[in-house]
Order: sequence, then C-alpha cells, then structure tokens
Amino acid sequence: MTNVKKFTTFGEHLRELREVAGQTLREVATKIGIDPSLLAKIERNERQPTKYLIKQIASFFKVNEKELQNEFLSDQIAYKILDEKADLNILKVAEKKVSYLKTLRNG
Amino acid sequence: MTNVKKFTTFGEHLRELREVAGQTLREVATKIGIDPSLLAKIERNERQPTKYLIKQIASFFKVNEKELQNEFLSDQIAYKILDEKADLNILKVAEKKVSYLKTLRNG
DNA sequence: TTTGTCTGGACAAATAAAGTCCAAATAAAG
DNA sequence: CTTTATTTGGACTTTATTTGTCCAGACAAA
Repeated sequence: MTNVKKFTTFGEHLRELREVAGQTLREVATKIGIDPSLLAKIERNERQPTKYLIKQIASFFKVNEKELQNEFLSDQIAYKILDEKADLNILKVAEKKVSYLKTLRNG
Repeated sequence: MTNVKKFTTFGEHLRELREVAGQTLREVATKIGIDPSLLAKIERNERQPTKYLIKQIASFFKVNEKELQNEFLSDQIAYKILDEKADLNILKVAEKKVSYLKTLRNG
C-alpha cells in the first residue's frame, strides 16, 4: 500500500508532505503566501487552514484538493468529539440525521 | 417506546417540548432570559444555543442536560457534513481519528 | 377589527479564529 | 564552540463568524 499512516491529522500529513519535498517552513510559506509561523501552527494543528489555504497547499504539493478538504473535515469532527468528551455513538446519530435532513430538504 | 421521533433536530425537539408544555415563545423566552425572537430562531435551527442556554432549557423543561447537549452536537456534525456536501464515510474516518488522537494524548 | 403569537431581516455586540511579529529555543553547519 | 538557519511559542492585531436584540410585517384567533 502507498500510505500506511492513513489516519494521522491534517497537520501531520502536511508536515510529511513538506519534509518529503525537502523544504523549509519559510520556503513553503512564502510560496503559498503566508507567514512561516502560521504554516508551522497549521502543521501542529494549532491553527485551522481556510478553504483558500487548503487549495494553495493542494496545488503546491500537487495533491488532490478534495481529499485534503475531506481530511481536514474529519479532523474537525474528531476534535469536536474529543473536546466535548462526547461518546462515539454520536457519530451514528449524526449519520441518521444527515439522511433525515436530506429528505427534509428534498421533500 | 417513549419517543418515536428520535432523529429530529435539536430545534424541532425544543419546539415540541414547548408545545407539549403549552407555552408561548414569549413565556419560555422570558423565563430563560432571552428574546422571544432568539428562541424562535433556535427552534427553527437558525441560531445555535450556547452551552448556557442548553442548561437553561434543560432545567426549564426538566429534561436531561447531557442528552440535550448530545442532541445538539450530533446536529452540528450533521449540518457540517451537509453543507460541505461531504461523503458520509467521513464519519467513519473521524471515528478512527478519535481513537488515534486519544492514544496520542494518553501516550 | 383587535389582540396576541410567530417570523424575518437588519443591525449591534460579543466571541472566536486567523494571521502577524518577534524573541527564545533547538538543530545543523562551519 | 560559534555561527547561522529553522522551528516553536506567546502576545498581539485583524478579520470573520455568531449570538443576540429590535422592530416591523405576516398570520391566527378571538
């Protein structure tokens, strides 16, 4: 398989991309137009990337943008569960609600 | 079973509680210390209740606070999935990440 | 009509989040 | 070691998002 660490965080993945590419924070940050410190924080999951930054990152490292977005989204959900100290079965409930809400919107 | 509509939204549930209690928006809103219009918006899921408001609501209607919190949390997740137009399997990924992050934090 | 309840939008206030700057810590190189 | 480059951390500013209010209009019922 190509990628063993499939369930790391967005930040860890980003750092890996950068290190594999052998580039410094400053180099990458400059190219995508942000402060090196911000990029560092994103890699450490201390700041969340905006949609625009995700696009920049995807294009810089030539990875699929939608996949990055999904990775970030699942991170956000995981963090929410964690810091609300919520039970995992909330995700099952959420899943049912998505279906329910979809039917509401469609009719 | 006691509750058939188990997967409605937080707002719908709140409205049901109020209607079953036979009270107006103004009555309830006044008691929990907010503007009637805000309560209406929360019932229509146009505004999200704060933790404090959830506590007020739980105590006013004498329902379990933690359950209300969970209901609200699963709503939030469902809405996020919906408006990002994300695939449902993101929830599975999120679940794995929660485990992963827990081990990270513990050691 | 008249009165009360609910809705909706525009706006203000508060909160939260991104982003920057700079100094201290760490690592790498000479 | 000393120097130089890279990364981290915190304090602060700026921008964005969200809650919450106010008020007018719609709707219902009395």
